Amino acid sequence: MVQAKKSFDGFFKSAFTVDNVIFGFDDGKLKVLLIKRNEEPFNDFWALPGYFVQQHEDLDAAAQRVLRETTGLENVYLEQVHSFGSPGRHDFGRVITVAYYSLVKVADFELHAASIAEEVAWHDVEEISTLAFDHEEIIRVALNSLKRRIRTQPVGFKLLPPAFTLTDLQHLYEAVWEVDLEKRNFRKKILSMNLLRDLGRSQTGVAHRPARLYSFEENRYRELEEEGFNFELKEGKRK
Amino acid sequence: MVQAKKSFDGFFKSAFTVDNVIFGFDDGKLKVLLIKRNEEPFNDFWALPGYFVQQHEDLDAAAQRVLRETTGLENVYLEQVHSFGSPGRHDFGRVITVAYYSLVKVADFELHAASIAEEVAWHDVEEISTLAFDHEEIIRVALNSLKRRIRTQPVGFKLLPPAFTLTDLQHLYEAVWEVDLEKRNFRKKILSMNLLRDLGRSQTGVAHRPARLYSFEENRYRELEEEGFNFELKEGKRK
DNA sequence: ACAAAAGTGTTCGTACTACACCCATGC
DNA sequence: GCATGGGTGTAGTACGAACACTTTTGT
Repeated sequence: MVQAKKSFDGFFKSAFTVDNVIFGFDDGKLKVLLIKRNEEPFNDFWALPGYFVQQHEDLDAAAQRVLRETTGLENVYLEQVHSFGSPGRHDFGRVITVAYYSLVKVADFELHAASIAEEVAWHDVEEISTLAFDHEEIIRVALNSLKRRIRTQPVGFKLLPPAFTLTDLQHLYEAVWEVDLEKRNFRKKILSMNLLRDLGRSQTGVAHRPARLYSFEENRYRELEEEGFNFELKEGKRK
Repeated sequence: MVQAKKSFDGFFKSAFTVDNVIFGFDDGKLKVLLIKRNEEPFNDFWALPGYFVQQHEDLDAAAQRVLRETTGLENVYLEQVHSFGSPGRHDFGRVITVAYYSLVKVADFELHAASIAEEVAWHDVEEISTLAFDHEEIIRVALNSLKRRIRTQPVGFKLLPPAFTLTDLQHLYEAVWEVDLEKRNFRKKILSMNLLRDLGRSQTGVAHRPARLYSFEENRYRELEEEGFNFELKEGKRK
């Protein structure tokens, strides 16, 4: 076996990294978490929180670790989206990267720049400037994945605080899909799914009729899923 | 820069491969193309057509090349699905693999075992035995991707011959989704999309009323897509 | 009182569901 | 003539689209 291995040595000269696209929702806009690098290459550029995977580390675990080390985010559910491996994408040699993405509640985390990050911040997805490596493309691909996913999986709730209004939820969908949705129909559809719990409370201190607050019932969703229920929302027309 | 690179050497000891999940449809059943390996590890095991990516090769191009070299298939549109990188998945060291998948017409290709393949053959997806590496898992993931994809993209046609009957198409969906669909409604839905051209011909030599033959109008689909049309079929109830 | 957003009733049309029935061919 | 799928008509229903109106709060 060691004999056999010999002839394959030429293939074992690559490295791989993980890069995390962390989406948040704040101020009615879709955000993505970026770090400012303090290491070559692309020193001082904004980039996705990512780094090399260690020799004996599982990919998913590496994504978790790197995210924690660069941004302080912990216990975040990460999902793989796509791998990127153009031969010239990294100055130091052949590096392919496996991209992960996640949806989080902005308010839940205190950001701590560390490791190769000298700064961490939420950026508007709409206003991303030049990033390190091919990270703009990675975000584009992750965003497409998100657009499809929130249509058929109740993942949008992960971006909202535990108590939210129906209008919050609608704005979220409108921001991600870049469409306008009709209020009445959106509400009817969402409520008919029986996935929300009416918290019996309302907003306070708003200069208009306060909106009722809801929470997402994860357990209820799992029950319904068992019975063959499919979450699905329609995208309206483009803005 | 070379100085900087030094300290990263420890990361550049991995290899990566591509593995292709090629789906076909024949005899009313969903098939996947496998090769019998003639190389360690997993010598003599059935496996997905895959191999190491070369140092300066693009991932997508590598998938194409490897598929050609192992099976003779050329000019196949491959799409990336997922990457697999458990630390222990390959005996020779750290190897992560990027999985691709495709849908082809079984009749279009003559299979030629070559390179590390001593045999190439279509296997029923339902009856896959023990495969090399984690290839069973890879197929499972690719199959899930296929199930979702044929719902919203007109890719199912890629599995059928250029002239097919509506029943062929229905059987294809039934096989992939493992459901029974209602004939009348399936036909109405498909025909209402205006994506099929009635070829004016019919089957011959069948012991019942011969079915009309249709072809898929790729151009028509692209036109409709421009206008905002969305292909979508509903899965019926599970079998 | 007024602005601003929450929240509801209802009408209309389209499209999916579920059956039942007739048609063309080979043996 | 009979078995075997191909192909069609239609009634009932559910659901999305569109729109107008009422309610509740802060200033």
